[in-house]
Amino acid sequence: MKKLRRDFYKRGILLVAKDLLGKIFVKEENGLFLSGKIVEVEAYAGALDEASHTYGGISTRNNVMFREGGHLYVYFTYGAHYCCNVVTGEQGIGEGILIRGIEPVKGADTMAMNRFGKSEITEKEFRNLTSGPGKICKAFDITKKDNGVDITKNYIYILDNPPVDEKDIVTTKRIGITRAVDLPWRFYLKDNPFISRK
DNA sequence: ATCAAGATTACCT
DNA sequence: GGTAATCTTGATA
Repeated sequence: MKKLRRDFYKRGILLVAKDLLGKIFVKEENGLFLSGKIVEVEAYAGALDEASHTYGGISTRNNVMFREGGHLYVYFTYGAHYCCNVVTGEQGIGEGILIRGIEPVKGADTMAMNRFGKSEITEKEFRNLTSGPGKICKAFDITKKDNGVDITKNYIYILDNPPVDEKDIVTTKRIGITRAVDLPWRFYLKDNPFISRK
């Protein structure tokens, strides 16, 4: 499997969002190798999308989202949680994809340490490891220090994988937002146990 | 300087 | 199913 290149991320956001399903998110640090299959995402477009952080223009918080596709935008919310996004499109557009659900592939014991402080976990805790945006960042130890990382050339990247079958992709409205709630920009893999909510 | 809101999660009944 | 926890950012003064 090869790392996804800049061209992958610089296409239209909805296309990239769907194509990210089934790909392998990876973080290598201090000899640790953590990876997981992306099973749930949401698209946040720029000027046209009231729910996006970039609606209303560039700021110190969201400036990473205005870079060209292939960067990581990490933000802190509710005083407790980090969430990570993949920036897409050309520089200056301000759009990105929130990663909401991941199925652990490698390093599940390390993720368990990061999430629960122990490497031995129950079946129930395993399904709860990375089934949500805040949980993913906790499990992968992604914080504001990772904000702005170029994911085409660094320790965080995404590996290519064969496209998933179109009929296994479920499209719904986005979750946890108060504006532009009707846009059908959430995509997830049907029947996957690591979806944040039904 | 002060304040309200938030792309969530964990724990309660 | 409801809600407290917790802090950074951006708006208003």
